[in-house]
Amino acid sequence: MFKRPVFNNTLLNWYQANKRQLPWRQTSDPFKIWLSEVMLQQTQVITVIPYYEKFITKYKDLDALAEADEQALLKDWEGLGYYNRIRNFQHAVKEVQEKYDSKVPDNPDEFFKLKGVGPYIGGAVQSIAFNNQLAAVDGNVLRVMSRLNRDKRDMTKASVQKDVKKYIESDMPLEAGDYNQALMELGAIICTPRTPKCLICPVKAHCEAEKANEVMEYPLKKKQKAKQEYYYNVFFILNDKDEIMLIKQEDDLLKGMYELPRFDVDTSIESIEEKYNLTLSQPSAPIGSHKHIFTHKIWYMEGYIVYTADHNEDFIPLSDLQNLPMSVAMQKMIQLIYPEGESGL
DNA sequence: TAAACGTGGCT
DNA sequence: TAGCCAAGTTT
Repeated sequence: MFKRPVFNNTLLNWYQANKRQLPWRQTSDPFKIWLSEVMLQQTQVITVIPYYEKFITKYKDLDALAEADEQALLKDWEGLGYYNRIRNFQHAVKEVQEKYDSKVPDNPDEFFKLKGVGPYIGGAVQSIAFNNQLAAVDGNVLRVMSRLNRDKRDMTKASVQKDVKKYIESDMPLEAGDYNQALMELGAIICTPRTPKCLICPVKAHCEAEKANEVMEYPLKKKQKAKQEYYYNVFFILNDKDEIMLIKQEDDLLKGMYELPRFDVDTSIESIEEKYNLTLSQPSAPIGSHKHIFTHKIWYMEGYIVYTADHNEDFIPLSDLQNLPMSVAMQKMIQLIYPEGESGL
């Protein structure tokens, strides 16, 4: 094991001299810090920055976000992915508004009970916003710690992550928030997954993997499962009032987002007419296709145009298309017939 | 415990 | 370029 007190001081000094000026480091507002942590979940810093700026401009405080329209939030979150994050965040923020007088709890036990607050976000917010002595163990920290200690355990297991958290908290510097960010920053800037910059690493003297010339062997990684593939026909169902049929997704995947009617490739037009009580023209020839890759599945979509004389609440004016939250998968399909911004005509 | 959950950057 | 990975949480 490496010498913690010396390591901690070295790391903190390096952080103070080298930290990036990120937008959420310019505030001490617990609400904004919390928001940034929710956005940063499984999402790169460079991707988060514009979303963070948009949200703190539009939703200036916790009450503003608590009282926002959910669909408007989803629209603003559009493209960031993992859409349950913003739904859970609003749920949590509403609870803070009602139970804690709109003040983010500085009591970890209360904060950890809120929706969407897990071991990482709980530790991050409590340490950064309130200087509570808790660790924030993310992918960066797990990689750094596995290399420092030549730790061969499976870092994807919750039990191991819990152990690493306990280990860090066993010798936590007083500046808990800075220390957590220093550990993460080291992982993001120096101790990177593929091309770690060991030559300029401030703590290489403490690194067991570096001493053994085995840095690239950590963390241990296991082969990931193959993604399941799905084949869909996607329909642009248009009526004579310049309206298009859209479905609000209620399944877990992309819940709350709107999508074009999407069916397994072997679904007949007749069964679609029956399901939605519509009279449809024969589909056009395929107008294009798109392959969309999710974390755990792949969609192969082929687009068709279909006409109808019917109108109902599932049809929305084409001019409203750009106002509804839509997944990137569907945006790519819509671009097949309305290339680059022409969808809002 | 392990699978589900989005999207884009990077090599 | 195909695949890994990103300031993880929920069920």
